[in-house]
Amino acid sequence: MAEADDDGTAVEELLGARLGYLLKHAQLRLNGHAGPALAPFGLDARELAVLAVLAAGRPLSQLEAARRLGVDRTTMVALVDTLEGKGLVERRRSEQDRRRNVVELTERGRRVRADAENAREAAEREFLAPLGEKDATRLVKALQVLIRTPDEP
Amino acid sequence: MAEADDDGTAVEELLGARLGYLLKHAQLRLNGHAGPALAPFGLDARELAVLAVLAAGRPLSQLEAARRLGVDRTTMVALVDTLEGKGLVERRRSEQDRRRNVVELTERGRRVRADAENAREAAEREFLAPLGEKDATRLVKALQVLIRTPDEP
DNA sequence: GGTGATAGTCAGCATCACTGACGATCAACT
DNA sequence: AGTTGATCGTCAGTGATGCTGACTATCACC
Repeated sequence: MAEADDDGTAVEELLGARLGYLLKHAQLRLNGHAGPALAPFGLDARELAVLAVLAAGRPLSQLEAARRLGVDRTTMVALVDTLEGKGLVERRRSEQDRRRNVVELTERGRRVRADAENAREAAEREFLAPLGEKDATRLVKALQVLIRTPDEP
Repeated sequence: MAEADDDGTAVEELLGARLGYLLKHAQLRLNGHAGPALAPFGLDARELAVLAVLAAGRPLSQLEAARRLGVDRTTMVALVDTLEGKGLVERRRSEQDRRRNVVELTERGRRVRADAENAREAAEREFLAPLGEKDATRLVKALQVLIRTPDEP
């Protein structure tokens, strides 16, 4: 990810107006902050998001968790695999519906999640710092609007 | 990419504040608009970005083009391969420096680029429409700031 | 004319997310 | 009970993406 400009302004005018470019590189930048922040916990952002979803309310099935994160159920299998391997969550068969795997945080999972969330929030604040508080809030709100807008038929 | 919420509010409160989630899904949404818009031209967004970089000024070497797009030079090889296969660009050895491949738009490449850019812009406007003009501009500006902020050592 | 850096290429690897298939299970109807 | 259709978890396979490392050809410099 070089961004080595022998001709910086041209890049800005050409690609800086491309939303795809902006979103992609904003994500890369954010990962540059969040990745190292979460590394001490042995987590990446997606795994932490799974923990967050599970910590929110009652235990969820894999499919429910997948839906809330917007990932495929086949992706969630591997995600739960690794989190289980790290001892942060536990799978068990639901007794109400034996097709489902109920996924639940372990005690250690709860602790790690709380600490890692703090680290993630700090990393995001650091990432957003150049904007100032007002613009940072506006950015988040705008993205939320874009995501929640229903797709047209 | 379901987003099927049996419990929508929880998702918003939990993940709506996660910048990574927001950026990722904003990108997915945008692709949902831009992909179909560019499909008639046989292009994807990255390929169009290459064409745009090449159309900007003098012809570039593959490495220069790669740097401006923020992609790896090995990635650019394949990118130029496919664009050349579509007859939109031409490679030739630089005579000043025979290590370099000068990449240049063909006449057809120029035409396709112009039309595809219009389609891309229309798709972006459509995607940003729910924000209103003012907020849309603010969003773009904010992303630009975040991307241009130099990394800390 | 030897040395070190650079540009393009290729093979290989890792990640990510999806499709399609399968078995187990459930719900509903008969 | 038995059948049918849907659902959930799992796995294998696929395609896209983006790297690393190695190789060749070329350049710039001394």
